[in-house]
Amino acid sequence: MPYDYDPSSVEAKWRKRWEEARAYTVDLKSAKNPYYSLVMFPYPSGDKLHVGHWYNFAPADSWSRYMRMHGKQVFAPIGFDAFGLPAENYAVKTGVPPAKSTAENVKTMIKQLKRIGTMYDWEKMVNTSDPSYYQWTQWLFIQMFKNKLAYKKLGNVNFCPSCQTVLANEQVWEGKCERCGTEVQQKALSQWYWKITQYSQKLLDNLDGLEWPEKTKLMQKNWIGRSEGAEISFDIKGHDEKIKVFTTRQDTLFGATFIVLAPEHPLVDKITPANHQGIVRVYKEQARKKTELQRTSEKVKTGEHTGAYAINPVNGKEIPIWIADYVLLNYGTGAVMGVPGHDERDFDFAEPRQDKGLHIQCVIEPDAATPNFLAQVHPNFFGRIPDGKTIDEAQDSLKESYGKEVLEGKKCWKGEGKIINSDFLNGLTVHEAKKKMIAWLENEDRGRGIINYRLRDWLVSRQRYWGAPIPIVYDPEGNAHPVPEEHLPWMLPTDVEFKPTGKSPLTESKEFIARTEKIFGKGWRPEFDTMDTFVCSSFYYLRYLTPPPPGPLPPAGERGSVFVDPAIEKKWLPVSMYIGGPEHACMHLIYARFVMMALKDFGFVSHEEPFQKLVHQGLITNNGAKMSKSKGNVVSPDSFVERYGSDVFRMYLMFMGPFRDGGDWSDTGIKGIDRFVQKVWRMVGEREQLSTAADSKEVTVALHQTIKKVTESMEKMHFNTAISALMEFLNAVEGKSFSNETAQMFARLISPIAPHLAEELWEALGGPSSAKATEDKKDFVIDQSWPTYDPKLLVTDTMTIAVQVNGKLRGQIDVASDASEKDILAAAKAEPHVQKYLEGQVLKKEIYIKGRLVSLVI
RNA sequence: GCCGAAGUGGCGGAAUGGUAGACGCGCACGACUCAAAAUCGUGUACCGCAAGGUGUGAGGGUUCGACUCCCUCCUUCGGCACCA
Repeated sequence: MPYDYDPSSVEAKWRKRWEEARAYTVDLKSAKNPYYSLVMFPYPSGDKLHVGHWYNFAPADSWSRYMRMHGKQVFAPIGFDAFGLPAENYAVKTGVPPAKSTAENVKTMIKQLKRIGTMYDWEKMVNTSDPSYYQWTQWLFIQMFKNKLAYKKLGNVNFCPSCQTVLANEQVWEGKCERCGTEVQQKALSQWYWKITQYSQKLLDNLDGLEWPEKTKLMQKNWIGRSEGAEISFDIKGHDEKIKVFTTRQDTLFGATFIVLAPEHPLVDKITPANHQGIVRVYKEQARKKTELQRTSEKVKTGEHTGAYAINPVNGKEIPIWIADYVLLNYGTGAVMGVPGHDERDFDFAEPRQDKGLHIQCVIEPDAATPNFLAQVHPNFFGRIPDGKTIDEAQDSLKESYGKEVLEGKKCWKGEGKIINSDFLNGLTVHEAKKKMIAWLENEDRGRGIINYRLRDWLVSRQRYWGAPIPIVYDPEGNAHPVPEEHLPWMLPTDVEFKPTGKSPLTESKEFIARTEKIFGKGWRPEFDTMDTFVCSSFYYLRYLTPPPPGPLPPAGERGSVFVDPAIEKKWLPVSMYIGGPEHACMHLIYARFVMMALKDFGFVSHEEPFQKLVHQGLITNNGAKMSKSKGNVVSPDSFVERYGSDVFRMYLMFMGPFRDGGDWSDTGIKGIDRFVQKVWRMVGEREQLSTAADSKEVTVALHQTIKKVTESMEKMHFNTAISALMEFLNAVEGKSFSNETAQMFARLISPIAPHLAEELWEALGGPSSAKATEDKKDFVIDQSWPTYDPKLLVTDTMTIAVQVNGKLRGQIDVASDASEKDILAAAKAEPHVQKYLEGQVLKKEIYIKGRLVSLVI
């Protein structure tokens, strides 16, 4: 008797069997054909698992399963990025300690995650807030410290007044806190940094070898921001100090008619003569009050003359030194040479101040002989030469008009050209002049060629409670010492209030101070800051490979575990497939690369790059808006899973569109997938009466076409078309009988996408030993190989050929698949409909596209 | 401002330069039912009674043939943004 497929009992049954058989546990040591399939681990928030998680994890799981069916030993671990602000903010509000709320959230999320039916190896789970994990976060800090990659420095830092903590550059988005959207302030504080800048070039170079989305690579490239140029020293009239500027346009040094310092530049006060100190002080104060956002959004440039003068080293001319807030202290040297003739910003600054001694001096002449001259002048020029002019004429007139304006100082020329008014550089191209100027500067000891990066060192300390304590202690003189490794984990104290005060919450802990004094001596103090949570997530993929021994945490000093087993690391890294959101392009994904490189240099790992292949899932929105708790538009999957089962829900998400695109949430249409699953069960699962049937030619063709389509779709992670191909197969064989083997093939094809359903089918179809799967003998459908198709079996007996006349479809013909081109063309011309159009016309050309169409031109 | 991605029915979306709209949702009609739901069947880009014509953001180009390639423009979304 037909019965409905009941997902809730079936899915629970298979999850239980998988678990009992330890179907997804990987023996990392013995695996021969490793495939590390990683998803970005979730934060255990109180929102629980939402649709966005499913949209990330379910397709990623389908990919893991697909790889497994290709004979890979797929390791798909999961864990929790459990330190962080939300738990702490929750504690502030409710008084519930973060450790407690986090533990509860983790518990709920594990339950929810298991319901997805993912092939996670739960035995390797990590939780970054667990001492067994954060001891390694601290261990990493100590390695960084010992290798001089961690240092403490007083400097201007980004401070979020709402989160009451400092932030790294990467965590400031458009001048606002990445977490809470509050505008950040600049504060002078002494903070811990990690020297990511030491790896700027390697971070850039290695990108070429990574199979990452080009967009993501580009974002990292821009973030690292390499530029080649020169550092030039300018003498200051009447002072011994020199001003160093960074420029990428050393070729225009003869055109430098002034110097601009950032208002905060340390030399400003020293060089400003008494009669200018008043206005300089006022300007500095104004600049200080502006937020980063205001400073960068102002269009009109402001500034003041310091009253001091520098000497341009190439021509000995005295040029005024100004301060202006369009010059940033933290890029280059915080000082620029003003070349208003050829730099747009300098032009904007100098043009209205020409009467105050800022002159515009041109040193490059637009040159029509320069390659791409036209494109520089007018990017849209090609293909649209005005007034029927020749290219040469157009060039000449452009050169004429642009050259005039530039030379008269009415316009700033940014393009290539010929150097003029520049003594030994005259007549050279920009490129040649750059090289020659560097040689001159180095020869005269006035500067040197350098490479500058925009990337800043990573600020890792945070004035928050719920993070890994920085394992540093200070002696009574205030010198920093690392906590010896035998004292790790350097436990996070619990006798702390959670109210934010702007001071680190750990300062309140009596136990923390007492512990420090007991171990190190009277007057010693611990570091009260904790680490950025991005430190925790920068190496978790390594810790999955070396899970802590089961049972309670061994006492400090007897951890009995290594950071990562070298042989296992060598075999399993880099991660074969990493799936996660694009928002981490310039945060987690750059930190993790840096940490891996550093660990390689320290000798703990053998690879430089952690993630060989990266794919971003698309964003799932609700009415076009990002789902977030604050907007109250988070969609919970629970009720859908309850009603339709997780196979239906995950398939529905995957059916919405291409995985990388994401989309707007809507539950209309989930029924279609439910109908499909019921139909699968009716036609494929429940079919004993058909078990002896043989496949007709039609069914065989349909099956092999389906294998081809599904395989091609899976390869591209186009799960939506994989599902539609499976639907098409059912439509094609509906009402026809087909063999058990074919039904089993179908079960295999659907198994990465609907794992529970596939196991149930496999069992119903008598898949080998399906019901008796044990740890030794894993005969789940997921242990079967991925079906392959036979190209010879894709061919039907007849084919339909479209016939076009002058590019318009005018008819169709059915011909035998092995018909000759001649016969097909004849048949096409004989088609009555087509004939109507051919009548009385001269046939100029006939084209036959094999198996597709005939095109007749008259 | 710069860089990148994308614009296809009522909706989600499909199409190695080769029959645009697969697959699904929705909708309409029909079957089953006392009725409804569920289910099944048929139809469903637009205009037109039809023949036919028009259609992939807009305009142009290459081609026997363009959603696909080239140029210009518009819109949306992402990223960067005084980086010297």
